[in-house]
Amino acid sequence: MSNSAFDFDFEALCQKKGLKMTDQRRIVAQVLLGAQGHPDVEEVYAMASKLDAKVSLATVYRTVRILEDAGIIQKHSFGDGRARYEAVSDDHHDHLIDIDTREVIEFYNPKLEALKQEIAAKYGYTLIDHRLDLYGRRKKHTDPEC
Amino acid sequence: MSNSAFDFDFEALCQKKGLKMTDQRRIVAQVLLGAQGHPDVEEVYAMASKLDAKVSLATVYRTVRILEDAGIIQKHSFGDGRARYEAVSDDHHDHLIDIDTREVIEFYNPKLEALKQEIAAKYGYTLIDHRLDLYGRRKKHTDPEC
DNA sequence: GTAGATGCAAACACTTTGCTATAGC
DNA sequence: GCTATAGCAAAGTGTTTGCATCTAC
Repeated sequence: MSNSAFDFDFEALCQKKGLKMTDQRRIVAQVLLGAQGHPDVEEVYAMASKLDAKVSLATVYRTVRILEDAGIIQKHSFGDGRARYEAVSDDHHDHLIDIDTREVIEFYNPKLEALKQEIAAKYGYTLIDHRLDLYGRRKKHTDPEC
Repeated sequence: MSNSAFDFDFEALCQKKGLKMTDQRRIVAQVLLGAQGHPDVEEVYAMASKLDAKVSLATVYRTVRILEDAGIIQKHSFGDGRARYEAVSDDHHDHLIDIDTREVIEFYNPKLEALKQEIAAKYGYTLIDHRLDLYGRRKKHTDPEC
């Protein structure tokens, strides 16, 4: 399980940074990169614990920090007070949060992306990062799909 | 000082909600509504204390909550771990945060606003709230690389 | 063997809350 | 006078860190 495709990058990263590759790091990385949705640290800890009992919360925090610093995962805060994480992938997207169910829908809109760049440039800035979260309530129509 | 135009709404709100209008609440509201920028609770507390020594942190937190629930102020989190507040006004705007100086630039872009609505609608949602924060770095005019 | 990682618990920063005295209405 | 509020400190939450032990390299 430690040689899944998921942690290959991480293994290389650790070497490059002089970090030791431990079971705990492997597992936390695996959970984060394989997770769907936007788990918080507690959830990552729970999932990691299921895979290997000897992972501590502190280690999850530390590993998450490493992965975030390396740009492998991204931190989000959707307003519930805790940090949530998501693997960074090529397909950038923003979030639409259902304020009733807390469900998070990911979307991508090229016009929006262009506009963000444009706005930053207009003020003389290079866009480094951004966050767009829409908070909405489901419209009443009967809409069983999605 | 308690009959500034600022707290008129709040006074009415308190009556409507059966809340008592205290000096502390008046002052905290005044500070929040009159503040420029995006003060955090500690800053509001400091400013309120300057106006009237007998305001406690707890009361600031409680009053901020009331104002937020009433939609008079809006909570932001710009990633520094603490909540920041801003009076809600007619002119909606988003934020461009300078990642080096932490300066916050407010901007408004009608195309962006329309797009947000459009996107929410596309997924069957009514847009209740949203947040767009751009994090950027000031461009240098002579920019050899980087 | 040694530098670095883990686990634990204590420390932290921010925020909320229980309780009693107090003040608004 | 009755009820809600303020202040304080204690408790809560999410996160970080010091330290002794252990482990990867």
